[in-house]
Formats: sequence, structure tokens, C-alpha cells
Amino acid sequence: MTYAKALQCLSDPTRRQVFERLRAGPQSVGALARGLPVSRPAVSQHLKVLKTAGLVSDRAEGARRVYYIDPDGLGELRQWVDRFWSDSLRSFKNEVAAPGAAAARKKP
Amino acid sequence: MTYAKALQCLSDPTRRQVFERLRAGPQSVGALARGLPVSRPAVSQHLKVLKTAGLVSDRAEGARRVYYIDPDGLGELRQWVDRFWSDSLRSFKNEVAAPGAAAARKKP
DNA sequence: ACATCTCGTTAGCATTTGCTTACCGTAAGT
DNA sequence: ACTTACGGTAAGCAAATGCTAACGAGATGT
Repeated sequence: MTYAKALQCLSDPTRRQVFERLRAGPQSVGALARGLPVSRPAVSQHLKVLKTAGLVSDRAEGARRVYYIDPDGLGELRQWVDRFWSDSLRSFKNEVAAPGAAAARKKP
Repeated sequence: MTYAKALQCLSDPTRRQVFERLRAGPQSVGALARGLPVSRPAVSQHLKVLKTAGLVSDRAEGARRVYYIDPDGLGELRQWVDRFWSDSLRSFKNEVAAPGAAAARKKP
């Protein structure tokens, strides 16, 4: 059920930008904010949400906090999408072959 | 860039419910609304959004419209998540091996 | 022709959400 | 001790978002 949180997190564009910037490697909050069009507190709030979704983790490094991507949350999302995609592809092939074959139609 | 729309679509819980109900097979709007805690127009609006994101398609069947999952939108999302997951897993392994090795630290 | 069923669209409303500005605690440097 | 750098949190606000109720259009059946 954690894929739901992951989806909601990654739905916001700027939050997704924050997340994608971490793809290059661990970074501090200030470094992230410097390359984004929003303020530093905004980035901090986004990181908080990303953390509660299990998408990132953080580690103290002196005065600054370094954030990095945590594969756990992304893994669950990946699993959900993968299963969904397999099922959908199968039922879609049946669909184009015999349209409405799987539908619950009252009056065919 | 369509994965962005897919993410925003699937972030809403009820919209995700609509989408997951189509997993079983093509269904009409009324049939979908009957099993959900929201009104029929709400379902109709959700389907509209899902359609513009390439996640579903529809076909006229007499007076009613039957919706079904379109693999295109989901496929792009899948691709994006897959790539992201591979990269993240790799950099995460490097991370636990040598913490901060990939980080851009000004003062090590 | 009339009534019925199905669905999309609009207007309006309540809630949520992302952002900024301020403030406060902690860590390092002098 | 004082100052500076870094980042989390709270308050407040403007914008986006999802919902319902009401209406209109097209197909089906009698």
C-alpha cells in the first residue's frame, strides 16, 4: 500500500525535480535548493514528504543533511506498475482480438 | 514526458480506484460508478483525465461508452520507473559501500 | 411521438496543497 | 563567546483540485 504514497509524492512537478536531482547522487538541502526555482524551505518540505514515502533517506554530515534516494519506495512502485502493466497488456490483446469479450455487457 | 501526466492521474485515490477497476476488463461508466462511493459525473471526469493521459481509451457501444485500459500511458510510466530504479539501485549500492563517495561535498 | 436510459458538461463550493516569510535550534569557524 | 552557515518548522495565503447538483444531447424501446 506504499505505492500510493509514492504516486502522490511524484505527482508534484517540483517534488519530482527534487527527486530527479538526487539521481546524480546524494546532495545537501542547500545544494538542491540552489538549482531549483523555489525557496529552500520549500525543498525541505518536499524532502520531508519524500522521506515519509520511503523514497529518500538522509544522513547527517556535519552541519548539513545529505539526502539520497532510497530504493525501497521506488521498488514498491515499480512492482505495482509492472504487475499492472502485464495484466493490462494481456487484457488489451484480448480486447483488440475480440472487442468487448471480457466486458460485462447486459445486452450484447 | 507523458509519464508526468500518468503520475498526476494515478495520485488521486478514487481515480486510481477507477483505473484499477478497469483491470478486470472493459466497463461502462455507470457500471464503474455503481461500485464506487462517488457520483457518476465524478467518475466521468476522472475518466476524462485518464484518457488525456493515455491511460484509458473508450469505445461507443450503443448508448453507453465502454472504457478500457490503454497500455501506452502505463508503458511510458513503467519505462520511467524502471530506468529510475536501475540507476538508483546502482548508486545506492555505491552509497552503502562508500558513503558520500558520489556526493558533491565542498568540505570533506 | 413520447418516455427512458446513458453519459458528458457546467457552475459552484469546500478542501487540499504548494509556496513564501519569518523564526528557532544546531554545528562549525574565528 | 561571538558570528556565520545550514536546515527544520509554523503561520498565512493564493491556487489547484475533487465533489455534487443541475442541465443538455444522443440512443433505445414502447
